[in-house]
Amino acid sequence: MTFAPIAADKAVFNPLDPGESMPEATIRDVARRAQLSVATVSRVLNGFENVSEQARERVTEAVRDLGYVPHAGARSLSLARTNAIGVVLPDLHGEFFSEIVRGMDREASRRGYLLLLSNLHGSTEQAALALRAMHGRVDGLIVMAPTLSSRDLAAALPSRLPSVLINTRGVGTGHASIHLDNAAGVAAVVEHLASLGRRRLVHVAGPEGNMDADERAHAFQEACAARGLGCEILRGDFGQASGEQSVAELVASGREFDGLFAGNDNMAIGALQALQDAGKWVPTDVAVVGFDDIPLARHLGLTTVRVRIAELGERALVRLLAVMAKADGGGEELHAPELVIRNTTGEENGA
Amino acid sequence: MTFAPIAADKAVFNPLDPGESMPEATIRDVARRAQLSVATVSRVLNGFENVSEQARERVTEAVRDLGYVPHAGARSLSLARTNAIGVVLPDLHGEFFSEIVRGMDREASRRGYLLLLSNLHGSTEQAALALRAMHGRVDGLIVMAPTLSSRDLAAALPSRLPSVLINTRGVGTGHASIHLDNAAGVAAVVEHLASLGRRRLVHVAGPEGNMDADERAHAFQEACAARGLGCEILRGDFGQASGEQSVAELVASGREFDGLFAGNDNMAIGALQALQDAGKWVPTDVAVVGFDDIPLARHLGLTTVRVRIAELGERALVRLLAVMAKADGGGEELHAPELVIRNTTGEENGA
DNA sequence: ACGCGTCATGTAACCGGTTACATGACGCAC
DNA sequence: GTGCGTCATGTAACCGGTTACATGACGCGT
Repeated sequence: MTFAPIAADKAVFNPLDPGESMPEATIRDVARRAQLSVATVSRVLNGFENVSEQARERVTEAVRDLGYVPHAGARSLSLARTNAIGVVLPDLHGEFFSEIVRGMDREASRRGYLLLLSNLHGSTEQAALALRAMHGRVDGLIVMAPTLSSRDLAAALPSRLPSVLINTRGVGTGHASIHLDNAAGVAAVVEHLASLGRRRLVHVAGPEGNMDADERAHAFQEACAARGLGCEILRGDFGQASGEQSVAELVASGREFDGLFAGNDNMAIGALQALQDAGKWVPTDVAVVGFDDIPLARHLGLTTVRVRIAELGERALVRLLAVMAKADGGGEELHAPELVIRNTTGEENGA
Repeated sequence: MTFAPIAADKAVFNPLDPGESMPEATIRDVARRAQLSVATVSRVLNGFENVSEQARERVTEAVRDLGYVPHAGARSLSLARTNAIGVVLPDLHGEFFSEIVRGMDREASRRGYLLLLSNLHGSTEQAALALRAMHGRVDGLIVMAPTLSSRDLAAALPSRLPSVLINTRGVGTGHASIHLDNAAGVAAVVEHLASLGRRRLVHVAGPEGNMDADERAHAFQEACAARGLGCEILRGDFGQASGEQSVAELVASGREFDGLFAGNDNMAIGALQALQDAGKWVPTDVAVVGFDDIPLARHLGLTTVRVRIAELGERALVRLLAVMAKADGGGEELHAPELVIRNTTGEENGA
C-alpha cells in the first residue's frame, strides 16, 4: 500500500474528493500515477496476460484513486468499433414502437451493444441527416422507413455501414431486410371473412405512401378480386380517429357492406365506435378485423392479424450482427403474421 | 468544373462507383482531392465565413465525388461534445417505456440530440457497467432506476457527467431530479374511495424495493390511517398476473373488503379479472382503482391515476439540457398526477 | 563469454476530426 | 518602397484511447 509521492503536474488535489473543476482523468493520468506507461495501463484495463502482477496492482490502485473511467468515444475511434447499433424509426404508434425497441434491446444488451435511437419524422432531407449523423457512432444500422422511396433511401444510407431494413422499400435487391408478409396476413383475413359468408367488404387503409398501408390495400384488392367479392377502399392515417370518421361517412352514405377490414387495430377500434354509434351490430351486421394485435385488441375481442413485433426487432438485430460479421448474405426475410379470431367476427358481441 | 488529375496515393478508383473494399473517405482525402488543407475543408464543412468562394466550391465538389460523410465519433472526440444524451431505464412495462422515450425523443430531436439507450436489467454491477459505458459517448444522462439504492447509484454515476434522475432515490440532496408525486396521487385515490363510503381498503403493491411501489404503499397506509380506514397491503410485481393472483387469494381467504387500489393499471386489470371470476361486482361490491392510466384503462372504464408519462420524459430532457448549460441549479421537481374517475368506482358496470 | 529466446515494458504513430497559431498575399496609406 | 492590417490558407498539435515495434533484462544452453 506504499507508493511514491506523485509529481502532480497541474495542481495538488485530493484523489478521494474529486473537485468539480478538475479535468477528467485520462489514461495518461493513470499511467503517471502508477509510474507506468500508457501501454501497460491499457493492457491491464483490457485484461491482457503479459503484465506483471505488480504492474496490475499499481494500475488498479491508480484507477481507483483517480476514479478513472475509460472514454468510450476515444476507444471507439482507435478501435474503429463502437459497440453501438443505430436504430432509425419513423413516428410509430406507441405499442409498436416500444415492442420493436424492446425486441432489439433484449438482443443488443445480451451481446453488449447499445442502441442509438433516432426518429425519422419529417422530410427526406431530415431523414438523410439522421442517417448521416450515425456515421462513426455505430457499427450498424437498423432502418425502418416505410414512407421513404427506395431511391431516397439509397441516397441517404451511408453506403459502407452494414444495415438491415425493416418494412422498408429495398435498396436494390439483396439488401438484408425483414418484411412483414402483409399479403399473407390480408389473404387470411379475406378468406376468413369470405368463409363467414361476407360478400361486400370494405378496407380502411393506412396513409398512401406508407409501405405497409399500400401493401395491405393492394393485397386486399387482389384477394377480393380472386374471390369475386365486392370491395371498396377508404383512406385513413392509422389513427383511431380516422378509422372512426371514415366508417361514419361510409355508413352515412348508405352504401351497404357486411365485412370491414381496417389497416391496423387503432383504426379498427375507431371503426367499432362508429358502427356502434350508427346502430350497426358487430359481427351480425358487420364483421370487423384489424391488424397488429395490440393488447387492446384482445380486451375488445377484436379479430385481428397478430404481428410479433418484438420478434421482428429481435430478428433485425440478430441479422444485423450477422451482416456485420459477414455471415449474412443478405436477402429478404418474410415474417408470417397469424390470424387471431375473436368476437368481432365470431360469436355475438354487443359492440 | 476543371480540376487537375489527382495523385491517388493508394489505388486508382472511380469516385462515382465506390468499391466495396475502398476505405472510408476521410477529411484528408477530401482535402487532397480539393487541393486544399484539412483546415479549409473543415471550415467549409462547418459553415465558417472566412473561406473563399472558390475553395468552398472545390470542397463541395470533392465531398460529393467521394461520398464523404463526416465521422461523428472523431468529431465528438475533438470537440468534447457528442450531441447525444444517454438514457438508462429499467425494464419497463410497454406503455410506460414507449411514452417516456417518446417524450424525450420529441425534445431531443427538436434540439439536435440523439438518444443513446441502455436498459438496466439485473444487478447493481451491471448497472454500474451500463452507466460507465456512457462515459465519453454522451453529454448528459437521464437515469431512471427505481430499484437502485441511493448509495449504489452514487457509486455508479460518472461524477462529472450532468445527469437528471427520474423516480430514483436521490444522490444526496440537490441533484436535479423529477419525481412523480405518488403521495398526492394515492391521497386522491383514498379520499375518493372514502367519499364513496368504502371503509375496508386493500392495496396490491408493486415489488418491494421499487421506489414507486414503496412510496405508493407507504402513502396508502398513511392516508388510510389518517382517515381511520381499514387497510391491508398485498405484494405484486406490477405484472397483470400478479394482480390477478393476489386478489384471487384474498377473495379465497374470505377477508372482506370494498375498495381495491392496485399499484398500477396492469395489476388492476388482473384484479378485475379475479373479481369477475369470483363473482364479485365492480363497483357495487368492490370499487377498483389503478395507477398510470394506460390506454387500456380508458377502454375498460378503470378509475385510475393519470400520469403524463411523455411529459415526464420531456421535462427530464429539458432539465438535463439546462443542467448541461449550467442553467439549472438542481433540485427535485414533483409531477402531480391526476385522478381520473371512471366506471370501476362510479356507475354500474358488468365487470 | 556468447548467442538466443522470452517476456515485461515503453515510445510513438495512429484513428478522424478541430483549431491555435503561423504564413504569405494583397491592398492601402504614408 | 515601407509598414501595417486584413484575410484566406496551411501546419501541426490535440482530443483519449490502442498497438506495432523497439528495448532491455533475464535465463539458459553451449
